[in-house]
Amino acid sequence: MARPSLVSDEELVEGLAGVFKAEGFEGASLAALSEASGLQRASLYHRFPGGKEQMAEEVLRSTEAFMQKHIISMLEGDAPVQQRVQDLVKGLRAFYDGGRRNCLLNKLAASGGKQHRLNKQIAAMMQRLTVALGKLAVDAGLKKDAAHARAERTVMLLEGSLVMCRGLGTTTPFESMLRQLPAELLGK
Amino acid sequence: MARPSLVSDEELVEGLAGVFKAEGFEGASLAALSEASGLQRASLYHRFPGGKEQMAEEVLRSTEAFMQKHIISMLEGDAPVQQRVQDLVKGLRAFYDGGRRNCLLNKLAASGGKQHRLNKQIAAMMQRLTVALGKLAVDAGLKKDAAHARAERTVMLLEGSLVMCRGLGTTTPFESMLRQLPAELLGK
DNA sequence: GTCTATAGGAAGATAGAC
DNA sequence: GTCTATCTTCCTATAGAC
Repeated sequence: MARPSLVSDEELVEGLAGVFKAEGFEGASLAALSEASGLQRASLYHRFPGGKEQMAEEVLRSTEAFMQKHIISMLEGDAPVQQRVQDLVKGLRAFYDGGRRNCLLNKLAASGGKQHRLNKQIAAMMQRLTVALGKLAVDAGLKKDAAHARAERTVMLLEGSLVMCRGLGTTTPFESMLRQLPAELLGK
Repeated sequence: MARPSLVSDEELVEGLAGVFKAEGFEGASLAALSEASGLQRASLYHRFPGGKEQMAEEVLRSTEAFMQKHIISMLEGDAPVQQRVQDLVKGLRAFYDGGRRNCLLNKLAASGGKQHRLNKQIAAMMQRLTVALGKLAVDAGLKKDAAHARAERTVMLLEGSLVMCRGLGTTTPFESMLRQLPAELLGK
């Protein structure tokens, strides 16, 4: 059952992810996806018969798995609260390359009624992250409602800081957000 | 010098703005822009010889003027601080249609080196808003540095809440953000 | 100033050889 | 499984009549 591919599934999806994050769904041309992945258009269609939409789905799925493995499970783990917050900050800084990378969820979220599948995945990921952050806040001693509010605001700050980085052309908002994150999430 | 146009400049730019906010720059097709503005493609090119990029520029310019007139000048005015914050909340709710509309700055901000002009405009608008918010925080008694930090975080929350609304398919994050805004901006 | 018609190219997607 | 070559559709942009 082995599939001796010239480009591993990991490399492939990672390349595609970079394009989707940088260009968004509409902006990600097959030419760019082909170049970034190292495969010709036709080869991409062989692996993703559903075309660009399936590519985006797989990229989301892969990102979700990464988030689950490196962020969510850590947040819901039983390490000391302070340790988990520090790991979160480190993890986010690495994942978003210090504010230089866009958030995939922002760039793939569509306004219109199209891309039902993608929107469902995106909503699920946002909710999962919020819940996990809330869990940490609860472990830090906050009441359920307050913890949820903190978690929601933390996601807002994360997404918003990345929007500001793109808009202003600097990474300072992201770093500023990371500095404030522990106090924001756990109370001040 | 009068130009008896069938579609006023205001209506025109407003129609275009709606498409750019909903679809982003790449996603905004000339067909959609034509339909939303009530003008045929060729007529759009008559008014905007620079094509789609010029349309986006004019939309940004118009939005900037609106922001200046309805938000910035109000924030920098001399009404009581509490009054200004309330006006801000009302203004934002109207402008973003309660969280149903995207932020133009987010949807038009490009990652790559393209669209120099647009990126400059976007950066200027974000900075101007941040500065005006900071002014209000200073008037509320905060020190300059603290006020700037509050202002920056307020913009993050605004942008981030809209991203969450799009991702989750609800407007609750936006409303939640508006409720917390006065305390967030002026201190708690 | 607006339109119909169309040029010219890039987009997403497929066919078939290797 | 990957490629080159191609199809079709949609896109941006222009030409020229009214």
